[in-house]
Amino acid sequence: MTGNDERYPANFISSIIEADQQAGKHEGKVKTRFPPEPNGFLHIGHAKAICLNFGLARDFSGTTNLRFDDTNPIKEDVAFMNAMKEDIAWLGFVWAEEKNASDYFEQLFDYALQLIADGKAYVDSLSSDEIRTYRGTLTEPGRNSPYRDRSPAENLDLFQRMRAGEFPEGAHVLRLKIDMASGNMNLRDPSIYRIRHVRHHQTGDAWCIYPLYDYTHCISDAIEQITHSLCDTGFEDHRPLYDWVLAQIDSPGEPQQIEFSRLNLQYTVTSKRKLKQLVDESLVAGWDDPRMPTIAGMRRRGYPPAAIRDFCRRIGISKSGNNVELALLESCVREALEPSAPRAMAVMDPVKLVITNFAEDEVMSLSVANHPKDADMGQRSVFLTREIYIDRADFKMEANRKYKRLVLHDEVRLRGAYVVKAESVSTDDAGNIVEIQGTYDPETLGVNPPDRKVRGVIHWVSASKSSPAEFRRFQPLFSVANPDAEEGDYRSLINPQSQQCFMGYVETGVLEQEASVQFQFEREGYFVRDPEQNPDGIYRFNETVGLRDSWSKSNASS
RNA sequence: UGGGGUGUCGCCAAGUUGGUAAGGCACAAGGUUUUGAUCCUUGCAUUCGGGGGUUCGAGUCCCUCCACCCCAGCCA
Repeated sequence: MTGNDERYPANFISSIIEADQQAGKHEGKVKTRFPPEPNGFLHIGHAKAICLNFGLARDFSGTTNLRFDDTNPIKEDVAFMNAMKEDIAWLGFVWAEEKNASDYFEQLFDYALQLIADGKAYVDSLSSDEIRTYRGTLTEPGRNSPYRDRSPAENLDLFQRMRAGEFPEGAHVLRLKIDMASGNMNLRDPSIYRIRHVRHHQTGDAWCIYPLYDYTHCISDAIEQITHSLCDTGFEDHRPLYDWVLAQIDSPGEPQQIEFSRLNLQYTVTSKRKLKQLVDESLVAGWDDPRMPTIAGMRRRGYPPAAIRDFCRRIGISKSGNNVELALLESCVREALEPSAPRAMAVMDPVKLVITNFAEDEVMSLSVANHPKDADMGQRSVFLTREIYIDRADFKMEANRKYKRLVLHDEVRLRGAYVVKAESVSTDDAGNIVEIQGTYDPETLGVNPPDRKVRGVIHWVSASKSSPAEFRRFQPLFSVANPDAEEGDYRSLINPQSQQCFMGYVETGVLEQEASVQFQFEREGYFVRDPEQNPDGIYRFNETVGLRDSWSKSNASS
């Protein structure tokens, strides 16, 4: 599961790097960076960027820095930094250096001074509204600010005083002097410093002016000697600005920005604003709610980090718009879990089955394999008693031969145990089945009856020798494939059935295992114990992903 | 004629210098199976957004048209 297996398949970025190495660019070195803004939790979209940056660096014997893009203290918090570090480490990546854009505030300021001295930046005193007006529109050129021709000396004085805290927020802004008529809006004298009298989580009260992204990012990359600066296609038309800035200063490096398309996963939203809103408005239980596409959520849900890495590799890297199906992610999760998850039985919607020819107080211990294909995973004891539970969905009063479960007056195999026959049922006043009575065939342990064919195999659990448990099963948080494309409030698209709780029973041995063990509850799916117990102190299991189910699928379509 | 992008199978996505369409997921059909799971086998684009052109030959070159996405934060 490591090494070459995880190498990135060929993509246009690896081609660029390969060509660069062959050409001897950067002396053949490769250095990338993952630059999140610490204003929320990392999600599956970030995972794609993380795997790409760290994966490509690894593939080409390079390194990757973690750099918090903390230029906007109003939105950011150290708590998010810590959560992000935990998530990246959990995903299995090790960064060469941990940096903050704020580490470079002093250097960034010096470069700005030089830009001003060179007549390439000026202090604008227009209000933000006026700046917007002067900027023009997509089809009409902008106009020069009346402050555009201030002398370098005046600009220098004003900028120093901005830093000194002499002006209120919004009074001035430092702008690059490029081209107000450019078809590229980013080149119409972009602002690079604004006044914010707020405390910064890293620099405290040292600054009251903060640099903006376009100015900060390229220089930070250059300072860190980043060779390939990967970002999403939303920044494509920022590249001329990225290059412009580095061309004007005495740049300590020559990073190349390369854009790739961000991930769009069906049935989920990955906008930071929306994820934050889901959390803030308690539409989900938190950033790590198992239904959230956050790394923390997927971890709690039981997704193995290797599965997420595999997914990021399989979706590939390109610049085209995409709309990845959930089935691919789930397939990766199943593939990672199938060989390693010990099997066990759990009944989530129990109905009692009384085996009338089984002794009242007998407890029969049966040895069952923990994995059907891996004997090294050993055996466990499962206890059979006169009263057991089976799933309501596994019994019918009558059914055709395609139904491979228990039917009244017919037989079915109890997994790892005997063949049982349903003889009668008891119902309540409303006609609901409250108990099934049946008999078992003592000749069928480990062998099939020679004269007849049993319908199939169902899972079960002893009524007295099992433990109560809560099971949380999940469906996509949103009920439509592309919640972002829908009109109206995306919150109205939340699937009310996205989380369903069941009270049932599980083999007691399961509770004796460490909480981190991921089980496959046979015929149901992969589950992992939640860090929290339910209000009654009962263990809760989260469904990581269900088993592939070709039966209900073909049934639903016919 | 604002600027920048993207269009290869239902969903992703490979396709060096033009040489006659990888792979994965999904799906379908068989086989194995005390999980309707797993596993195995097989099938699944005469066609690369459309139309022209160059060429012995084009997804790859040229022209043209069409569709969709991003940009007017003192957010990143």
